[in-house]
Amino acid sequence: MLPPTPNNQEKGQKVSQDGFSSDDLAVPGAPKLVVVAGPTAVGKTRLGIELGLRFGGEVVNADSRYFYRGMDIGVAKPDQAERRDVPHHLIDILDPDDDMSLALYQGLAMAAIADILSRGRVPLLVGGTPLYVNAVVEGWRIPRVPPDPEFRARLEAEAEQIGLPALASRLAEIDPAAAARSGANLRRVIRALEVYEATGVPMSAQEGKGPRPFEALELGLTMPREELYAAVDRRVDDQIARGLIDEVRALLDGGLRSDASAMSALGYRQLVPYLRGEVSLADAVDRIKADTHRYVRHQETWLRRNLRLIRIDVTEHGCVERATLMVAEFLGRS
RNA sequence: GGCGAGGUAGCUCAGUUGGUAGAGCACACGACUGAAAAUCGUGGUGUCGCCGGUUCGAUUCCGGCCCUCGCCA
Repeated sequence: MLPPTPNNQEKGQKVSQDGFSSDDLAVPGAPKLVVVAGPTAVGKTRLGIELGLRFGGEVVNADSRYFYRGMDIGVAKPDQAERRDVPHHLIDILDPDDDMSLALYQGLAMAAIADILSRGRVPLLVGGTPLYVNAVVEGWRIPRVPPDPEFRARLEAEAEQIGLPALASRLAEIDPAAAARSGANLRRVIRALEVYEATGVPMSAQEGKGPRPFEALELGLTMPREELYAAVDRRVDDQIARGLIDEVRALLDGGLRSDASAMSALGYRQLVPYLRGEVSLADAVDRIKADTHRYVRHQETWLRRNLRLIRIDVTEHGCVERATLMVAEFLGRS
């Protein structure tokens, strides 16, 4: 149940035979962290609460859409009663026109986990944003360069003029590794140039993993693809029935710009054209469903490459009991 | 019933002056370090409505039939 450890830890040996690098080791005596990850609509929130009740745990949100006040129905937040039963952290901490970022999140999550541990409680990292989960669990070093909107706008305009390949080859000169990773993605090319512009040091030299700050038990909930799509579709219909349209209208009436980062949320951005009278409700709802299917695939692509993730098919009988037993064993409880 | 338009990928459609076909979306896979429910890359999955005729060869041309949508009765 514990993460595999390299059986050979000679200095200088980066990668062991089972594929983990020395950066993947937790620091000695690291505190224990339970992680619940998985695609949207699979039941992470519910399992997190059950584990919290059973083991005296507190949930640290790792879902990029739970930060925003006033966005409840479409993002499927736990309700007030559930949050009373088990304390939740990093939910409703931002206004919808605020921005979040990976580095900011990592700091907030580490602080919340430290706080929970200091009170002798069990931290449960629960959420569907794999980037955020990994940054915490794997102890990522993130280049300390805040976004520079002017720089980004300038380079975007430049890309219009000279083309993405020209920008990418400029990056390749100063930071070949970052260029190789950025591929044909304009955003990533610009970010790498931004980091170099601000620090004079290539981005690839400033980022990395580990050591892992926690001894983590990583549970990855999943279910067969067709059933997952059906669950997504049911949930979207349910959200519409429970007033999602009014929620989106209220956000826009409150002055939230439709290009705010929070409005990129599934179920929200697709309803904007409907509220403007540009598409039918049926088309908007179909769009939400299809976009969410794609999101689910994206999440699973991340989870698939996490070799430590213990996959749990939630359609199998007794899966919750099995997960609970694993956590009990991990925590040394019985 | 008459006239007109149309039946091509899961959907909406393009196309082939006759050599068995391609876009968008869906779908599948992948990348990902301060926007991540974001962004980006790769992949065509098909009795070209059915039956017959002409032809070396028909999704394409011809005939018949079926179905859909308009308009008129």
